This record gives sequence, C-alpha cells and structure tokens, in this order.
Amino acid sequence: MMDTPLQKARKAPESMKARILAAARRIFGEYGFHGTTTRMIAKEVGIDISTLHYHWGEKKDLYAAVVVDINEDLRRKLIEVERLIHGRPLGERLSLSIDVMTDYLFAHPEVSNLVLMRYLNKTRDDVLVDIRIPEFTCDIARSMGLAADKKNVSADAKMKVLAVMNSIHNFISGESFFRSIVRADREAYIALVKETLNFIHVPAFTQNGSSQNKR
Amino acid sequence: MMDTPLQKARKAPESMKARILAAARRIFGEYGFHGTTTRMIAKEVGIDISTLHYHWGEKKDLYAAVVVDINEDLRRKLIEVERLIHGRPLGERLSLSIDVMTDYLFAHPEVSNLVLMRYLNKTRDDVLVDIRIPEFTCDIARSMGLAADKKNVSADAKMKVLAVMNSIHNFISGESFFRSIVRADREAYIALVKETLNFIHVPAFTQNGSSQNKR
DNA sequence: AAAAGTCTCCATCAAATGATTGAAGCGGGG
DNA sequence: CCCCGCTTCAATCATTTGATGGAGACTTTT
Repeated sequence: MMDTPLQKARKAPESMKARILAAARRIFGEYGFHGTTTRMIAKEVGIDISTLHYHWGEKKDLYAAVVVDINEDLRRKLIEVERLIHGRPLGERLSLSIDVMTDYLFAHPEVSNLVLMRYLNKTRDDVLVDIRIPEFTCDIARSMGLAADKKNVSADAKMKVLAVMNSIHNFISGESFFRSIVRADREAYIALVKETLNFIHVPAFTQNGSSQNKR
Repeated sequence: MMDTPLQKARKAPESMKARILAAARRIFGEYGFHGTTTRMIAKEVGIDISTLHYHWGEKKDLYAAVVVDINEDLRRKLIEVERLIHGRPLGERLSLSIDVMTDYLFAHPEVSNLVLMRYLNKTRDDVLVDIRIPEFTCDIARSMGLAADKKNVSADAKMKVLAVMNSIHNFISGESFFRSIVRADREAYIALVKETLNFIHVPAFTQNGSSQNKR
C-alpha cells in the first residue's frame, strides 16, 4: 500500500525543520539572499511555503540560521584540521591544510559561497548574524605559527590568513566559471586547484625570513 | 532666477543615459543583481523609474550594459599596466602590477564586486553577457611570462593568473569586512593589502624553478 | 509661430514575493 | 472512540517590483 505524501514525510529520517535548513543552505548558497525566494526553498524540499514559515518564521531568520549552521560546520572542520597538522613543520602544515580544506569545501560548496557572499554582497534587509570569520582568522594564525596566542594577532598575520582562506574559497565558488576557462573536468580541476594553491602559498610561508616558524 | 528641475538636468555635463549607467554600476556593485531594484538606481540618480526604462529598457539589459562597461574599463587598465611593466624583471613586474591594480580597484570597488559576483552568484533571470575574464587571463599569463603567446596558455598558467587576480579583487570587495577584522583605517588597509599581496605572490613566482622567467 | 521630436514624470498595471489564516490530516493519550 | 496537540496545505493578503501609457515640458525644425 502506498504511503500518503504526509506519511512519507513523517518517515523521513531528518526532521522537516532540518530538511528545510539543508535545502535553504543549498539555495541561498547558489543564488544569495535576494536571489532566493521562499518558494524556491519550499519547492526544493517539496513542501508548501506556509510549512516553511511555520518552522523558521521570516526569511531573514532562516537565512541567519543558515549562516550560523555553516559557521558551525566550518569551525568543526578547522578544529579537525588543527589536530591533524599539529606538530608538523610549517610547509607541511600549510600543504596538508590546503588539501583537507579543499576536499571538504568542494564537497560543500555552499559554505564557500555563503562565506564569500557574506562580505561581498550587501543585503537590503540587514540580517544580523554573528559571523565567526574574525575568530577563525585568529585561530588559524596561531595554528600557522604567525601568532603566539589567539588573543594577540597582528593585522599583518590576519591579512595573510585571510589571503589563504579566500584563495581557497574563490576556487571553490568559481568552479563552474573557472573550469570553463581551463577546460577541465571536476577531478582535474580539483587537482589543479590544489597544485595552484600550493604553488602560490607554500613559498611565501617557507621562504627565508619566516623559516624560524618552520618547526 | 532658479532653474526648473528639468533645465538643471539638461545642463548636466553627463548625459542622462550615462548618469544612469554610472549609478547602476555603483548600486549593482553594492547589492548585486537581485538585491538591486530599478527604483534604487532611479533614486540614486534622482529621476523616475520610467526615465530609467526609457533609456535602458529592461533591468537585465541595464545590468548587461554595466558588465560590458566595467569589462571595458578593466581591459583598458590592464593594457595600461602591461605597457608600464614591459621589459622589467618578473618580480618587479608582479609587484608593480599589484601596486597599480590595487590603487585602481580601490578607487573603483564596484569593478571588483561585479567581477566576483559574476562567478559566485547565480542569477535567476539569466543575463547573457560576454564576460571577458577568460581573455584577460590569457593576456596576463603572456604578460607575466607564463605563456609564449596568448593563444597557447596552459591550464596551469591560467590558474596562477586567476589566483593572483582573485586575491586582489577579494581584498577590495571585502574591505569593510576585513578592515573591521584588522582594525585599520582606509589608508592603512590599502598599505596592508599591498604588503600582503606582495608577501604571498612574489616568492611564488620568483622562486627557483620559475626563475628562468626572471630575465 | 506651428509642428515635430525628445525627454521626463505621474499614474497605473501585472506579476512576483513575503507572510498569514483557517481548515484539514495525522498520531497519541485518555 | 474521541479529544487534543502538532504539522501541513490551500487560499488569500499586502507589499514590492519590473514595466508601460499618456500627458506635459522643453528643444529643434520647419
């Protein structure tokens, strides 16, 4: 006997609220805040817009939840990476971080999209969310040996971290665009991204003058 | 005797069509395609929306015109930079390019914004414009000595150029955000950006292995 | 000075969009 | 079995938004 649509939804392993959030991540990540309509998200989940509003309230509240969600994911991943690279020499730390973060972000491109959109696009209705990037930046700076502790990080060190982070996000978010330029399939493109990121960043951080951080 | 509003507009040095385009650059650059309404642009110019539609037709046509406009500006600037750096050694070429392009883009941040948005945000209504980035990429690759001619540029070389270009655009577009992180005023931030870009990119392109391009 | 052309605005429309309301479906506890 | 809370949806509302028509102001042409 067939399930009614309602029963089907009930049986879903994820709650409706979580399913909406997941869909919102994808759509907001693809089209941005103003480019996304609540109807687009509802359609992606296969529900009515009133159900969406029932669970999340206003559009901007849902968007705020999405931003918090991806920030949490990003934080978890960064902690994981920090553990992984602990104790290795700087060049290796950087190379490994690039490798792991690139793989992660290619699997979750909406993270890069939303991070980048967050400081590129202004939003007419100001959505107030605590963005965690400043905090992450300090963490990474310490982890890369650019600062002694995460409280006292120089502007210079922060800028270097931002440069590395952004260059990764850029290649993820611009995938479709850049792939058409270099004419590569997905796999080849990912390899190219890693190669390029290593080419650009490793020499800068391992050159003489910052080699005291190597160990 | 006071001029009527109409007479005042007539006397404007720029044509109404050009004024609308200039305002559209700013607003589209700030809020993106969907985040911008024709009313916002009209208000910025101080005119009625019907006047805007009279000169430019549909919203997407105006947006397309803006993209073409910034691409033309960017092309001109790149040619200028190419002339400026001609004949110098690679490290100097790169450093000088960063300096000049950074100054230019900080004076016209909507250029960076629109370029980045172009390959980040999808647009619901597909605006079809020939984006010139692929062409620029090849030009710069040749200019940087990464390719013999602009017809045969390897994927590898293109990726390196894209990495450099994007890192500049990023620091311009994210100015307000990044400045709050590093707590710098505009002038100090610009200096930090140049310093960071040189720190990141110069070693990569002047290290042993690519020094044959140094000449 | 009349006519034609150009440009601008006011009023208005139709569609899209964010949001709400009330009714109905569904499941669990009495 | 029936009530009750939780969830979902169809219908609907109010506002925003892209776009247009027509009248009026100004300039140029005749």
